[in-house]
Amino acid sequence: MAIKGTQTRRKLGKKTVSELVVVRLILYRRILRDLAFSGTRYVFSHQLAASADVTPEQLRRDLMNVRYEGSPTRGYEVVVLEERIGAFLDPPTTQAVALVGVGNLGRALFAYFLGRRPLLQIVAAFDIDPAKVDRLLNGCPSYHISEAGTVMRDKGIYVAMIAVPAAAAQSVADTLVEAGVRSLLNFADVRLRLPPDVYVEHIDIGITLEKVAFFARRPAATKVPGSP
Amino acid sequence: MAIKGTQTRRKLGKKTVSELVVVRLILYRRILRDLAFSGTRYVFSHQLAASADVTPEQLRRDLMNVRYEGSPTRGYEVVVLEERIGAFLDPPTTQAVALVGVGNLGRALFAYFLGRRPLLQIVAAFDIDPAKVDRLLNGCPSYHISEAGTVMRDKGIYVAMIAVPAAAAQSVADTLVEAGVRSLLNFADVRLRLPPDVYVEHIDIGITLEKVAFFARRPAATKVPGSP
DNA sequence: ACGAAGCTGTGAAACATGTAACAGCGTTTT
DNA sequence: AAAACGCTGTTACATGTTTCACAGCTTCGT
Repeated sequence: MAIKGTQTRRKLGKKTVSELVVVRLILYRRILRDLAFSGTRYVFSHQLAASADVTPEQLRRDLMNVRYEGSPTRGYEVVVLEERIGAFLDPPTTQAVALVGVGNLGRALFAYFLGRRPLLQIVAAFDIDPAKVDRLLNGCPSYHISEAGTVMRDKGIYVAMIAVPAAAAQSVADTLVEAGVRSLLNFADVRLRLPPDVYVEHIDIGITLEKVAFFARRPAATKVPGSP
Repeated sequence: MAIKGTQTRRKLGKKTVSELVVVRLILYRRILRDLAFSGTRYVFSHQLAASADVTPEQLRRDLMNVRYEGSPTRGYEVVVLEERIGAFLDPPTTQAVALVGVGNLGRALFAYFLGRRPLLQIVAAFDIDPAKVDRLLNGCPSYHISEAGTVMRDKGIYVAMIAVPAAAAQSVADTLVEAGVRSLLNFADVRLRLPPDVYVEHIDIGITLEKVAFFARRPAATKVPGSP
């Protein structure tokens, strides 16, 4: 299960929130951030919804999970809503992330993190190649994978990204689980087999690209009704 | 819409197939390929389902879309089923793919494609940086983005990957649409606004990682019932 | 001061998806 | 040779998600 559908949920207060809602909230917040940056004070559901490519009804419904009500006349106050979604989504403290695999993709991920995401930080990198180990990459120390247990426990890391070749991914994952990881982001083209209490999300470029190629072919890749 | 849920469908014969099914079929085929490679002749639904992390019922149901029936006693013949899924998924001919943006991520994508995916091939790269243009990258010619229209029409490219900074993504997408692209794989952290007949899939690392971080936090990120 | 307009929040209906249950059929077993 | 088994395909059911529809509120215009 859980290829795309949402089986994983998390309790908050009394209710339970699905993955889809979480993803959309993250997206809304990003848009709100941009709006705030550009000086916008208020925003209506249909505007925000348009930016997120979602219907206004869905946006409003998603926002029910966050405890904030907009005004019928001005809409939502941008910074307040952003803050409110943040309260829902964000960790109480900065969350430490480990990166395993410092190849092309790993470096791209480092580049990605530079500058942004202050709440999530790569604080340790691991690899198997002695040439890439015990150095400083963008200010982040790299270790041999065999040290994962120690390092991760020391630094309190519970989230890791796997960016190694497919053949190595499962064994890396096992090591990480052993080291106490709670959730994983896997870029390797393999379905990882893990204990049920470890959350894993796959970014499978191969599958995604095949999918895109599939829907590129006509006849008729149609968006169903909605969309004006 | 279409953040994760499946709104896009494609007709085949009389029926219509959802994105989720397509994704799973792609996954099944990959597993079948591995099985074939390792010499396995037959496989039962529960075995294949386990590898794909899916229930056997769902697997069987997905396979109804493909026209092939397994034997109650031996299960599915690996190579035949693989071939059958291929007939459903694959383009009649090799599909040409363009890559826009030859930074870290772009290079990682090139590396990814080396060796595999004979049916999908990067046949043109585009960038805006004069230093990266008019060269050969892994045997693939690179052009300035302004030439996209000509090149893509000449080579019959209808699928493109966008691996440029977020700020540039929308304008790149517009250019590609102008050049006749039918579907896009976007790695930039922006929701692209496109005509409804262009299919787009977002690989949004930022959102995905935030999501993973969110579900890493306890209490209780639980997979609902199933999972033994 | 009152009505119209336009937005929000939410209950109820529609839809899509996944899960369970079962009929059918070769093969093996008694 | 008949019964039992274990798997498949498929139909019926349950769950989860999105859309629809409307009541309530706050401002604006007359």
